[in-house]
Amino acid sequence: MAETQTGPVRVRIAPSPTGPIHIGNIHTALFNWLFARKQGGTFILRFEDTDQERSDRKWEELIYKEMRWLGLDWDEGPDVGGPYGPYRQSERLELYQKYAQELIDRGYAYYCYCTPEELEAERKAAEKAGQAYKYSRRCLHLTEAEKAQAEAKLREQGRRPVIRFRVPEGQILAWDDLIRGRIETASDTISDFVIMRGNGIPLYNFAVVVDDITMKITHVIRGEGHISNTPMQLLVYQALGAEVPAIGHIGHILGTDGKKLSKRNGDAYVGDYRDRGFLPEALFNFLALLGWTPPDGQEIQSRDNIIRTFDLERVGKSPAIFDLQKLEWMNGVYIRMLSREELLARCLPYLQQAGLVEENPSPEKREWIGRVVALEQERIRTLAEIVPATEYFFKTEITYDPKAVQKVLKPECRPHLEAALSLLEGITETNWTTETLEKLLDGYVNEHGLKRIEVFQPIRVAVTGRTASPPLFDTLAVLGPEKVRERMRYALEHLVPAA
RNA sequence: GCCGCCAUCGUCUAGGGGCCUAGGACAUCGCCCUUUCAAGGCGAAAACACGGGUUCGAAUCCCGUUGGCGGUACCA
Repeated sequence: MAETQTGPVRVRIAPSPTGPIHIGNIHTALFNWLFARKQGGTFILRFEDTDQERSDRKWEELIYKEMRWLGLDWDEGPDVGGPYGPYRQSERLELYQKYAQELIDRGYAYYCYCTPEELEAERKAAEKAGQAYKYSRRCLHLTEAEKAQAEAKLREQGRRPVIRFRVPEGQILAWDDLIRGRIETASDTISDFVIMRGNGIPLYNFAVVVDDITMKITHVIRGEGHISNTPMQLLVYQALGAEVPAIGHIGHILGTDGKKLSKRNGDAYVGDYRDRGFLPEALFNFLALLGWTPPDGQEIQSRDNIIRTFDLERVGKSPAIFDLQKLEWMNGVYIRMLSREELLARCLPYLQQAGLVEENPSPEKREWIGRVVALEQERIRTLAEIVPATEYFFKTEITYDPKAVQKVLKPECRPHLEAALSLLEGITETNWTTETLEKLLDGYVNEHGLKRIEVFQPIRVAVTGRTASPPLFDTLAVLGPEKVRERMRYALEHLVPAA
């Protein structure tokens, strides 16, 4: 395998700007990017926007945004330019036309005047006969006169002929796949495929090859779905007399049902993960581990380390199911590694969007929010979880979990709550710290020979509305005397049944 | 139908003929820590799809079967 590649590595990712970028595409982009960065090569972004109906500049912008968010930067592309532009297929139309004409002139391609109806009929007939469909080639053998007549007829319908590639017979089309080894296909199984539409827009299998040749792509790394396209592309390289780049196909990423990832079986788009509070560094790490194993086997890998050790040799060939639970775990690990200031900065947008925090909090308020989120740092797995986890710090009126109230705020806790309240009322604002609080309440517990949980749990429920929270004294300390006392009074008045 | 790709614990995977009584991670379960929840520590359960070969020896090589996926477009 591995044709001796001389010169710098040039790889590309070529999404169609027809929607948000799919996780599978970003995974492929990541592997290309890693390969380029590891090899000191060039990573190119190109848009395959020949589907004029669905392509839109707004999707291009979104693709830029998602790629940047994940930290995948490109060296050449529609926005930054480069020596082999333009980087949008819609701006390269003359190029494809030129190459198509060349193929016709040299007998590698021919005009086809068949209508969709005629082709459909051929297809149906083949199916009925239990045969694999292949185009009949009736347009290949037309005389000049017949061609003129056919074209005239087509024009009447406002149509123009398409250009088909003439697939040679009896050839074995083969390449040494970078990650699967040798793959062969008989050219006889391939039908003469259309390379240009009547309107002058190229088709995928032709356009990619022209682009890859002219952009001097050295390595094509793409999803396994393209394996069956490769033989046709090989034919185009051959006809154009161009050198075939190294080609490798990585496995797809699947949803939990083993099907292509979609809204039905998980989130399919990069933006979904950002919105749900996944950190780009976590998603990057996780995605890298889908299909690739670091040599040291460690799961948590820094970006630099991944680049340094990335190797196509360690990329597997089977498809991988996207395991959200593992991503969540990994995201939790990354959240715990954040500094307090970073954590705050990352959580703030979620709190603001939820209406818990104002647009521009004062420095003092910011500092306080920092203390709030720090309490949840080792408890949340995604940034979005910070909202439900810390709600009660921000709201004036909190929601009490009925089950918690019923289970914990029983008549027998009343005396403890009352005693605790009066103790807390004796603390001055400046003395309201974790240490003081702990000393005071622990003192009460010991004095009366109680178990800590008997006193602490009722306070927790009274003050947070729930049975689970960060350590009680930290929670009380951050909550502040006012909210704590008020909620305890409220609980005593409305929630704890009389003894 | 035809062509092609893939196949190790539930999931991601290590493994490239003897080092495998098949290793790690997530998830699960148990124990410890503990004011709750987490985090952390320790431990358990859990896989080579099946059938033939090749070989002294196969998870590893070959063939077949089964299953999954992809293609079979004037989509990309």
